[in-house]
Amino acid sequence: MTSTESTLRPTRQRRAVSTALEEFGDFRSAQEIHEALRAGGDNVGLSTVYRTLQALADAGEVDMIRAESSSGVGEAIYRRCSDTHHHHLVCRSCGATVEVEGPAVEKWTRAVADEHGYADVSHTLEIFGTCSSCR
Amino acid sequence: MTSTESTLRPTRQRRAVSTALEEFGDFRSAQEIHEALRAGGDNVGLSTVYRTLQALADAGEVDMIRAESSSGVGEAIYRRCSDTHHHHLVCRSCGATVEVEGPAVEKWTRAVADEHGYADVSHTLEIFGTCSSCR
DNA sequence: CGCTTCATGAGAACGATTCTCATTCGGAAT
DNA sequence: ATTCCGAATGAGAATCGTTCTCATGAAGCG
Repeated sequence: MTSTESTLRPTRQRRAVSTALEEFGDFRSAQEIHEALRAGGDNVGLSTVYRTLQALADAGEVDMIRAESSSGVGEAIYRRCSDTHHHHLVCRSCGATVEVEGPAVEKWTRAVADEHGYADVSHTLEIFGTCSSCR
Repeated sequence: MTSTESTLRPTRQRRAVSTALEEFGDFRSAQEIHEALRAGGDNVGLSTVYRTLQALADAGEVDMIRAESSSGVGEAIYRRCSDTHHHHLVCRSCGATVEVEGPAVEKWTRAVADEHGYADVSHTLEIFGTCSSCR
């Protein structure tokens, strides 16, 4: 069913975005990435950054979560990370991120969904806290 | 502990929003609520609906989650629900929602956060699936 | 080498949410 | 009850992130 790779062309801009993601280690918004690219000399259009980010997210190469934010619409933030399923522990002050795995949680969600007759289960789980440095 | 009520005045509009939330049983967006109110004769400004919804969310009287996907920015949807901490199992096709509790998850998130030195922990967890009727 | 297709980018469009500010309302004091 | 003050309201403007449009540019293929 998933013929998802379709027609992806390896262009200079796509590489730039991918590289930028690698240099930042943590979650960044599309606009931050755009700015960083500009600052670095790579002139990439904002639209292209968004498109590339989505493509990467679709391809499973980056994780995309919605920042909690205090004001305004929750903005999407992206991060390149391992391809195994996992969740994130994010410092709500400095943004430091830790990848965590929770087999127990995976099992639990599936069990709960099953119990209620829900199939094809997926879930989102993000943990927010204040890291030791920010205390 | 929460002296959160501080200066909340029980106005006609606030009651209207609160009532509307009760009549809908499931998750609704601010704009849907606004429309429903209008249709029902209660003329309430959109701004007020948003403000009230936020206030209620702050007070813990309603749950607020970000609808996923479709197109565009994830919009916030609200639902009146029990005051105990819980999560939601949502059918991604028909929207049917089940409240679920997971003491194990609560404990796990706290443990993980603790282990990494994160304090003041909170988390978001939503489960999406396809309910039996929609299969 | 020329053609077809996909990618790009500048800015407009969009939709959800928040802000502004003049007006109204609630309720405690008088 | 009447007055008064701060909180609440509402209409529309403003904001902000994201997507769309469309003309131009580059990639890959034969």
